[in-house]
Amino acid sequence: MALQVYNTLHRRKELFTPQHEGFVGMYVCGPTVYSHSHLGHAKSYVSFDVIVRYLRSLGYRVLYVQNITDVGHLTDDADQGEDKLARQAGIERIHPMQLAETYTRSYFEDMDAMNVLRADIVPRASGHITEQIAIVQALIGKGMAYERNGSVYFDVGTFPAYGKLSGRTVEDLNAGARVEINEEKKHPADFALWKKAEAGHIMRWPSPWGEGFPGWHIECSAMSMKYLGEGFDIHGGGLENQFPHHECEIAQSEGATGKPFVRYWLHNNMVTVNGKKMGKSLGNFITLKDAFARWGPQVVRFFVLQSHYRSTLDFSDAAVEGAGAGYEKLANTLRNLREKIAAAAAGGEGPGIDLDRRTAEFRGAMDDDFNTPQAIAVLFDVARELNQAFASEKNYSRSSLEAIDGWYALHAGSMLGITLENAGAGESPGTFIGSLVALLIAVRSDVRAQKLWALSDRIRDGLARIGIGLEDKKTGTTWKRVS
RNA sequence: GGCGACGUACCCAAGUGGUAAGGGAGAGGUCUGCAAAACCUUUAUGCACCGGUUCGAAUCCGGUCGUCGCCUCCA
Repeated sequence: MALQVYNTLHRRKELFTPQHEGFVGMYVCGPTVYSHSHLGHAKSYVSFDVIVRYLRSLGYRVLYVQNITDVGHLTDDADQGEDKLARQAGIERIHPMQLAETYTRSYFEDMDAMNVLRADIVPRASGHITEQIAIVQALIGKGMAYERNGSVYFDVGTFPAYGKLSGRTVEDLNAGARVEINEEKKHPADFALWKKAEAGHIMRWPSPWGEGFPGWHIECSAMSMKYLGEGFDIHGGGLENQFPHHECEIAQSEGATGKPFVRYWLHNNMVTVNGKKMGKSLGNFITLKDAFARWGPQVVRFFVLQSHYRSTLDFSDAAVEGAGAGYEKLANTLRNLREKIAAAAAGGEGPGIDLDRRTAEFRGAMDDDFNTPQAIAVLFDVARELNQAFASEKNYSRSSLEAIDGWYALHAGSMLGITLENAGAGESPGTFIGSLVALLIAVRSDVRAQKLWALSDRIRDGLARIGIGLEDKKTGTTWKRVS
């Protein structure tokens, strides 16, 4: 079976074939950095992280570009709003670029914690003004854009394919227009490529049309084509960006180059709370920093991947805690596996797990438009089989157990980015904590041998209160960090 | 008003024609000094509702109800 991906452009799953054999160019709309990231951002960037990881596991050389938007997006409707960064910077009384830097760092901090691989190139919109102006000039040269009072607009009438991504027509937009009529535009659906900076606007650059700033969509066209070429394989982003953002990107990019812009458009769905979109306007968002403090970044990642990227994911404390318990189960299994490996002999038989079959199931799930919930189910299937084998008290060969360890490292670790190895694991005996706990365990073992249960439980309960959980097994007592 | 989705057990969530994955929670059991972990059993004759097509429908078609997204920055 080969990789199938759902292409929003055609509203169906399609066989994935890159433009150039063995190479994939991929661009994903990055965050606008004027506040901390929330769970919705996690859904998007974890999803695309897995897509990149899986493509690489298939042997593709992936060039992954993700921008940072630090200028140009307005708070309000298309023409009257103020720059979000500038507004927030005014509130915090700092320079907009300082604000952008602060939240760019915050963003990477959160993504790093969730094991999201950094993009290969992370271009900033403010650093690509020249490229954006060049596209606007090309469009004017072709008669597809026009200047009015220092602003430049794209003329949708010159691009008949406008609407091919979102399934809308210019007529629909005309009829349902909610934005106020902008007298400068020829048609209400025309969108700004460049905006004149009024007095007092901090973020401003010189241009052929006077001082101004770029429009809301042009940055992604400029930066994606600069690094990936005029036509590339995958463009990803949140569903809410399908229209108008991505529709406009197609219009201005294909208008300027005359070439097909993107082969596969991938859109992730959103995180909801009680069925409603998590977002700033409703005030129902939870920041990643808060979520990490409560459940840990790996649990948040696991929670996200237990739903399909094109499905909504309904958030609640109970839902995340349920995911956390499942994650803990996998982590426990891995920890037990490591303990068995340490004690295993070289020879002997294996636990009889058909890893080839499970690999095929896992691959089949991922090949079907990156079905991570099904792939995770395979992770649990292997865990159950392994635990069943361990319950029998038999000893298995080291190599057979190491093969399973390697299987998890590849499928859970490399492909899904789910780190199980260190979850809750006790420090190695050499560390300060490890030595201390080992001493307490040794003392408690003597106490237990004398059946002094009250004292024994006092040690266990006391350790539990400071985050160290003991487990008494036939082979001895082990410990792990607990919350 | 236009465009587009969704509705699967107590919760989260796969499944798009062949007889309901997985995780959590709950119940019972095994093991254990007791726990914890793990294992076993169990929990939707049923997939919003009503029709239709079919040998066969959660899956396809039509209708009804409900929820949501986009159309304004938004992952």
